[in-house]
Amino acid sequence: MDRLDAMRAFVTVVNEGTFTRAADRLNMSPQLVSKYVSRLEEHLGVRLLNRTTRQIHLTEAGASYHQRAQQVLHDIEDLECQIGDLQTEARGMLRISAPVSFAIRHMAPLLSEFQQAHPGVGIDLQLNDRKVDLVEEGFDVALRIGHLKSSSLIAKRIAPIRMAVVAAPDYLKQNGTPQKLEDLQGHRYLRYSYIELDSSQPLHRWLQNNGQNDSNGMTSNNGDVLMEAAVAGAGIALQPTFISGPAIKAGKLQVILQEYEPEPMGLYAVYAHRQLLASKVRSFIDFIDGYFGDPPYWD
Amino acid sequence: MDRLDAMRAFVTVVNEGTFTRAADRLNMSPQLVSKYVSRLEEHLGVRLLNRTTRQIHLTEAGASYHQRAQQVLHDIEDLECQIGDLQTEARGMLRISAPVSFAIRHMAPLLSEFQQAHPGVGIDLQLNDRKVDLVEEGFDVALRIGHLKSSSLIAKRIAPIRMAVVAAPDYLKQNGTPQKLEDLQGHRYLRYSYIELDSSQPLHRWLQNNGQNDSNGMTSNNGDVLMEAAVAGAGIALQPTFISGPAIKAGKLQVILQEYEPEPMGLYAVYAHRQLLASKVRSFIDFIDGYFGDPPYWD
DNA sequence: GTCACTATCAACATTTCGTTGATAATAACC
DNA sequence: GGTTATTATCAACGAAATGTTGATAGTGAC
Repeated sequence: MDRLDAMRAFVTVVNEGTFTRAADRLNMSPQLVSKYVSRLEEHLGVRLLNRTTRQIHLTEAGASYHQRAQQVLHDIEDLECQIGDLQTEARGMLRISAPVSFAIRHMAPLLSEFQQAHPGVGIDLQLNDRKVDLVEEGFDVALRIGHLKSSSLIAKRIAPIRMAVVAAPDYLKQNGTPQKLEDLQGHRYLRYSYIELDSSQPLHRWLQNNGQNDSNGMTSNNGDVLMEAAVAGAGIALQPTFISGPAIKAGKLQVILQEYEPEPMGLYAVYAHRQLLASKVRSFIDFIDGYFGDPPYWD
Repeated sequence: MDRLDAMRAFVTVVNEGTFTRAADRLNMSPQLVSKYVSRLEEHLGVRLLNRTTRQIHLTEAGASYHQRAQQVLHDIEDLECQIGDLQTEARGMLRISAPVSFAIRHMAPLLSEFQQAHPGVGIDLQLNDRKVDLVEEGFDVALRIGHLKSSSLIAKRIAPIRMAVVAAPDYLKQNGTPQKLEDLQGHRYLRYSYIELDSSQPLHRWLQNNGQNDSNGMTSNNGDVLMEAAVAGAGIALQPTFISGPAIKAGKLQVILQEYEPEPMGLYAVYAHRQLLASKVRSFIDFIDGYFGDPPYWD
């Protein structure tokens, strides 16, 4: 027996004054209402109503139960309404994890616009380049760059991420401009710590074999530092264009080995489940999807 | 789906931290717990838990729901405990004192129904028209008719008791039908020994002055005898309608001087104290309250 | 890399649910 | 006073759910 339905039946009977009218109001048969109330009495072990065939009267227990049961039902109704509102109006705190360099450059205006469109949503943006555990760390959505392996998570591709080999024109003048992969030999390589190398890409394969343990290069877990270093002529960097784009346009960096440019990676929005998604999350996914354009504005 | 069970499942999962342990605690299979939580989420349209196969984490909606749901469950538990306590003790011997004529006519079906509703309660019904001492004589509850004076006892009004002046039609034909109080002079009055006369009622005042020491009437401490006597044409009686009702309906008695009918008295259930009332007594009070209807079925 | 654990899915027998038709009891009406 | 209409409840049946079992995939620990 659904005790809530039973409680609702009882309360309605008391409020309406008769089983039949209560049944009308609840859209069920009077027999069922009667059965519910009987079961409820049985369950409680108390007679709640003294009933003749024409009239009903509350017992003392019934009166006490009625009052509190009505309160409980009201509470539950409130509760469910509140949850529903939370759902339909897209509110609450949206916790986002995002790659540091990307977020610094491209998230601020997006989030600002998003919050204007959804005033009820607060944002907690955590910048982090490691792979956070969505569930463990309580993120609603994570932005990730790379080629995603399959997992139980849902990943939606938001934008392509082109990786370009760049160096400062001055550096190239001094050290020569590589035309083939082999020409990279001997150059100083500015390495990004978290880079995912894909051995099906020639450039990646070369880096894997030759670029890992060079001692004359530089390594950082921050793309901005590497980009600045490259601009300063510290060496050659494999950089996503969302970082290097402006410097390239400004002529501070020069793209080399363009024919070896790997297949673009992707910017992905990763979230837990496709169904029953909190609408703050859904709204954000919808919002960010297409926001950067195709090709993205930085390219 | 029993939403309460679903709520309980969800709350337990949150408290225990895992579906399996929650299932243990609830004595159900983990599959069922999972199903309950899923259904609850479906019902609410919100994901409450983000779960990997090894861990669970509350969503924002889940956290808010958890807190309030726990409150609601707690409320209901309290509610049922309170009602249950009332009931679990509803057993033992219930000693009732009641007016003779009333009990003979109207207590049997009530007590029968009451015992069906409360099989654990035995009944000792003592018929007595004098004012018994509840405590002294060990009664749980006494039914009394009259206008109760204040006392340390609790008196709950159960039903109105109308008093009607009646006589047999034949008697009235022979002796005339009184139209005013003065017309009663010379009539034979069938007097009830324990009657409480209230001098604010004109009829009572007249009886007090004129009806007490007449020698042509009749006195008894039993209303049935007086009613039968009235039906037999012995005189005029002031009778409660719960006695005379059927005879009036049957035409064996005729109501006279209706405009002088005193304010109705009451049938009261008198018991010792309101708090810490043995639930057999509470149940009986609840049961008899409203049982006779308003107006009562004999009127 | 293997193993143990966990949540979930799928399928099935059983239970329960909610309807329909019937019945007893009572108030209202002629 | 007798009839009618209303009311609560009972009984029984088909339909829908419940809760079990076995299977499956993902995940952390060793």
